[in-house]
Amino acid sequence: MDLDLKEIERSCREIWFRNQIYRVDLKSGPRSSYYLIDTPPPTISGKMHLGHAFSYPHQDFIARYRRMRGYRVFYPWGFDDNGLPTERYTEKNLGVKGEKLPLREFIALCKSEAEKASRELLEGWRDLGLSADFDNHYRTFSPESIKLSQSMFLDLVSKGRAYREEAPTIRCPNCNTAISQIELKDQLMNTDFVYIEFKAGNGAITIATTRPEMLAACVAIMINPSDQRYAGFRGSKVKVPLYGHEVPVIEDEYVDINKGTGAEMLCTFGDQNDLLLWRKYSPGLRIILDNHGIMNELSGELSGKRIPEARKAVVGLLEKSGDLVKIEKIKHNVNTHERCGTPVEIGISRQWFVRYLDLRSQIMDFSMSVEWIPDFMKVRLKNWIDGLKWDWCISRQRFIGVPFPVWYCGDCGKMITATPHQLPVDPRLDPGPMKCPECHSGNIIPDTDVMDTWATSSLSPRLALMGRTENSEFLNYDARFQGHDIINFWAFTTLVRSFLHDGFLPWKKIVISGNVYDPLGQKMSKSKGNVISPSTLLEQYGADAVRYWATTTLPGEDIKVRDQDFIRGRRTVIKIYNAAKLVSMLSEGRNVNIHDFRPSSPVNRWIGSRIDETIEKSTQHFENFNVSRARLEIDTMFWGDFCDNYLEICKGLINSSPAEDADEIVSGMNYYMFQILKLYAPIMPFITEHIYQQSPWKRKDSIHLESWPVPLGIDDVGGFSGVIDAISQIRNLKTSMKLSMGAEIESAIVTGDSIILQKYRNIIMAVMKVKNLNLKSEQSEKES
RNA sequence: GGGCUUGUGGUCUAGCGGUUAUGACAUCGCUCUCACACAGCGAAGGCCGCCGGUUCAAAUCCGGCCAAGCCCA
Repeated sequence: MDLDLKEIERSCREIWFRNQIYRVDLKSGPRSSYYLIDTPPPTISGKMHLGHAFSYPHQDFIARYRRMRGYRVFYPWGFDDNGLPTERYTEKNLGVKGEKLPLREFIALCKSEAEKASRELLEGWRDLGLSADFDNHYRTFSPESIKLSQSMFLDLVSKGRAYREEAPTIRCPNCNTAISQIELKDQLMNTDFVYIEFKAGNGAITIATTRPEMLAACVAIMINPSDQRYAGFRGSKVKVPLYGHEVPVIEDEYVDINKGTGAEMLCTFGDQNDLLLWRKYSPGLRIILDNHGIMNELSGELSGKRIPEARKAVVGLLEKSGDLVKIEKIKHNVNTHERCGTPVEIGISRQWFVRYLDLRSQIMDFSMSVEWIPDFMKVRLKNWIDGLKWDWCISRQRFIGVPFPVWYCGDCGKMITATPHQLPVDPRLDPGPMKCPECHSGNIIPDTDVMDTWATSSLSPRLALMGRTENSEFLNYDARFQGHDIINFWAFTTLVRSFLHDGFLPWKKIVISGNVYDPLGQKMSKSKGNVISPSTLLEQYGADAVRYWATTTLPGEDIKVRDQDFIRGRRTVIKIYNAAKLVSMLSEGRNVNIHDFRPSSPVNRWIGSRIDETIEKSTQHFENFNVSRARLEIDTMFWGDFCDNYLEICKGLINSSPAEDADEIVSGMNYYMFQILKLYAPIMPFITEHIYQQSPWKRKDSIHLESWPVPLGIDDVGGFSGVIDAISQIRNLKTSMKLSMGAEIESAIVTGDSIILQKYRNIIMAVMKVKNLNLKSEQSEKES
């Protein structure tokens, strides 16, 4: 084996880099001459994992294909180094705490950590052979990105779409910040279902709750109007145990009769249901949790405790007071913060929101008008938009992120926004306005919040174009590629932003890729110990084989990591190399015509018709983003027809044919080999480039600058495929006689179309080394 | 609880109204053939999840059930 894949990959990357085959100037032609790809900027807080190694090649297949189709392909790259993930990454890496450091210093640390991490990460993506424009990559935390993000925020303010309000908000008590519905994740948890008795003048009601510590925040008891058990309590008041305040009994259809006792307490706020009912009945407000998830004075004896301790303590208190009825162990779903897994709370605080609930149906239509690949993935987004309950809370009480370019007058409350030329600005660090333009007070207070990361990454189509073009036509990309896990995050927020800012779609198509699982179909996780790193596979099988593996599923389908796919990929690489080697060997001393080749010999017409068919089908599949089907077509033709039959026949023919005929055959071998190489180039860029560079076909700096093959319009007019069948029969014969394929045999009998077989008798005999060939017609009734 | 997706030889997969049901990996035989033993040729291996319906004809269309996975409550 004389293939040094590592060296081949290195030298190819060098060629691509030197010739800058990815570079594209966005000002040199009309929009229609470009193909624009919107790519997910990975966070800097982790290594490249197999999910990346699987999904990123999907973009690259299309990018390389489109380039060969003659488009100027804009395939940008970015890193999302903004926000909470970067904070956590930096804190963990350096063993620091953001809240203990001066802000300026912490920001600087995060920036340098992000810088370091992204440099390493880039290597990984380059190793995969991605043809993105890495040199021009953007970062979501760069001054330019912050400027863009802030100016788009101000655009929302001016459109009346961003507003600041004191309202109930989802909070993460662990991260000490408000979060949005987008960042919620359901988690099934084991919980105590605590039954508590509430005394009333005419008896008692027992309620069941998973949140007994919220008792002090109870503002009502809810029952279902059709529940006869509690008919007698309608309109009455009951006394809250331990705390003694009286709360009304309220009826609502929403209450589930079959859950617990059919009666529940309404607290401000135990969960989203409480909020819903609270908004409906306004039974008053009793806030017992501060913004850090600690119980306040209103909770009496529980004051100062965190939620888990308070929950334990209150059960003890209820037991003592005799109000505890029983405790059931149940499993139920809890809303948690997807970044840290902590159950969220609902508190009241002043936050920035993007108003979009009122536009739900327009956003729905807008989102559904994108072409989804695969189509069924759009249902995910549809469900999500249907379930929207909150406007988008975009402010975070954190350190790293895009600051709000806003100040407030401490006296009259006037909001003062930054002017465009002031951006980027950090009100926390930069000097703000001297005076309130309204009341001329000098008491100016900066906004100290930062924006949600999605508030910036949702602008990816704009971020990638920064400094490249001002032409708004380019804000409508051809395709977005992303995983299905972030449909509700990134796809949704990008659509919302484009709808609000531009009113037209961010992309024509969105291509969704699936997840990667271990060979048993389980999610890979550190705790299970089944994580396989891309670098291991790249090392073991080579980049082309890893990419080949990524073509083994249809768009949107999940994939398992199975050796056989990588093995097959590597074998294909080797097979391509060997086939090209044979072609080159047989070409020696021949008069080879490659570039305006037209087949005339039967064998070349036959393979030509197969190649034509393969080009047509695989082109169609590439157009439909169905790379797996394209590859299947190419593989089937290459292994089954080109290698197993065509090359074998050519070998036999060249020596037994006159020089002129042999030249025609060899020209065909070269021409078709080159076509096959081009078909494989988007999928396996390294081996195809390697062969191209050393080949006589080379006319450009890279095979990736060659144009995509077009069919020659060849028919197998001679019916040569009948010969393939005859050869296969003789192979079977030799196998059954335990002979090698090269062995000469005295005679053989083959069945088939006698006219065809007669016509090509000599070829069959020469190729299979048969001295006497007897023909048996299978269509004995055949006249002529 | 609602929704989506998927069930085809041991494993993975193609087929999506009529095929002897693809092909790969694994297994077993034979062949070192001068491009490739990381190969070639061949063999064995399948109630196409289960039940019902439509149809002359169903792996394929429809309904139900079962199982797995994912998304949203």
